[in-house]
Amino acid sequence: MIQPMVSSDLRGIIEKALKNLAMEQVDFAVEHPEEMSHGDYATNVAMVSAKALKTNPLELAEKIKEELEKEKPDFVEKIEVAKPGFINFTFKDSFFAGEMANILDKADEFGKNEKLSGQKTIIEYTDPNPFKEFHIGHTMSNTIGEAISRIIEWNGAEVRRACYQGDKGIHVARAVAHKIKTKVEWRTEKDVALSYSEGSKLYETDEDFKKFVVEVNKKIYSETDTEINEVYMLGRGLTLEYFEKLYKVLGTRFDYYFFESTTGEFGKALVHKHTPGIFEESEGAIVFRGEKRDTKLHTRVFINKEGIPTYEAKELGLAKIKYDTYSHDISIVVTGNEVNDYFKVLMSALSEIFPNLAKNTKHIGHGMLRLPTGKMSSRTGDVITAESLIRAVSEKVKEKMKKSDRDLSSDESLVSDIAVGAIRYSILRQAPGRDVIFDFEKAISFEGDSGPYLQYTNARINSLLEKGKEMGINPVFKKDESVSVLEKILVRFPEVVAEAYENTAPHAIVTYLTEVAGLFNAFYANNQIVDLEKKEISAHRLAIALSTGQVLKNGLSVLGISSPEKM
RNA sequence: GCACCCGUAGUGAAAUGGAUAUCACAACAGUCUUCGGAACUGUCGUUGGGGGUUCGAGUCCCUCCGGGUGCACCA
Repeated sequence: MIQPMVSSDLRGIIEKALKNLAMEQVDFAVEHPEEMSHGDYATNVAMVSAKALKTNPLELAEKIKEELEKEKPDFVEKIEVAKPGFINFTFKDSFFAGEMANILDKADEFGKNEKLSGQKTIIEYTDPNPFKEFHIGHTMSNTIGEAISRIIEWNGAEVRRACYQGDKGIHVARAVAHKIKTKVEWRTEKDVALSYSEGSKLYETDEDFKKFVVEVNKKIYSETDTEINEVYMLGRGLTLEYFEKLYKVLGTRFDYYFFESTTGEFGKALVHKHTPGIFEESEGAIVFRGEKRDTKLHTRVFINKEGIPTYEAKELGLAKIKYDTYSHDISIVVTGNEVNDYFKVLMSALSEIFPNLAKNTKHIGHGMLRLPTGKMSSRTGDVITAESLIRAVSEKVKEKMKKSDRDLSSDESLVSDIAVGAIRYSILRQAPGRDVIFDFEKAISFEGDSGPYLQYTNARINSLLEKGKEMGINPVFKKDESVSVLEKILVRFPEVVAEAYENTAPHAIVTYLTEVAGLFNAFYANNQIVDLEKKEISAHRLAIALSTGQVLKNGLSVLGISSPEKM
């Protein structure tokens, strides 16, 4: 018996009971009671039905309970009615024993389901722009996008990861123009990003420079100027290469890269094809009148008066190019929530050109990573780069490691894995739509609620298992041992994976894993796990430890966080 | 001004309309001759204000207050 089936089993017998009682089917919930002593599952079906029938919910609950008793599944120990009208189900310990064994059977596969089997999803996230810094905002998009990708995979779908990069546009022209005007050398991606920020400042203060940038921008598109082409290719190459290095460190990889230089031309042609019609000319530009479709929408420019496609037109082209590249069922786009409104306009335009694509496209706007001092801006150079953040957290990790008996601080990739785990955790611990106030001190603290706390718990479990091995005690469940809260929670992992998909909620997994780690650490503090005097019970406790480690590892893996053996 | 999002202990967060609102940090008080103290136990303290819907509201509706974001050629 696999967990996610349990709630649907219960749902089934409840529906049948309603039918037998000649009651109407209603929309009821099957959930875990907050207070575990109430039972393992509960349903509010009596309260929902009582509303429609205008009867006493408690009496109705009793009636439904009697009906349920007639077809009580064998894993159910008892069914009870509580206060306002809940019906609580308590399962037999043997059920949990079976589920615990299942964790060890499934091992690395434990938690996966086939709900989305056969479905193809393409997901776009991160989207850093060449010529600019890869800052902590991109880290946020990458972390959330990667976690969602994995959640979808764990729910059975095939996933292709896409990264969309603005390799052309006014931002690029600023950097290129700056290099040409000042003749600075570009050796690394940092020199390029510096040109971008310096060029942006000039762009705002110097009229002549601004005109030059517009010129350069046109030539980047037309590819007619040799010097500009060379500078452009150099900057593009340096930044893209650097991004690849970062993806390795972050533990992410992409199947497809899309560039504005290709989507722009394609999108521009699409817009022209539907002008007039879907689009219209206005003040020399080609625009989409969102407000004519829906009062919540507004007008947006798709092709500017220079004849250059804006982000809107590019994104339109991108939607089609994605489908031509990988014929998906679902397309997900992860971006900052500052573009939420603009994305609605874009979807409205897309729905008129490619209705099917629009229907299957989902936009996830994640919150902003903001500094206590205010908004970051790469135009003013006021940014925290991903690299500097990882470096700072790594330093902190090393300090901590040096205080330990087993000083592993010389293992650079281990240090990096822990640092990245800490960063990813701090992003994923809250609902994706909300802003993360980036408090540096908090982000590099590993106490309590943190990635390293989970990794540490797992590393500690590994040590226990090793010790057990040395002592010749294998992890084996003891029959008829009473079931602990920890075990009951461990067994729920597959439900959490399913829930994380349904609600687009990576944080549901984070919250769950933190609860698991807390329960295990309490268990660890209160029990001698490996005890030569009591081999049978030691074997049982080791089996619980092994299961806990498995769930932690699988959960961290879904989140894109590694689980080091030692740390 | 219009639109969208948000407001939960001192701080950062969690909670498909359900039972006694959960977790961490901070503060305070403890635990350890044991397997990894990045640990464990305890105390303190919370739904912005006002109406409404509901058997039941942090969650839904109205309103006020406060904050964020977007609103024509940036992405």
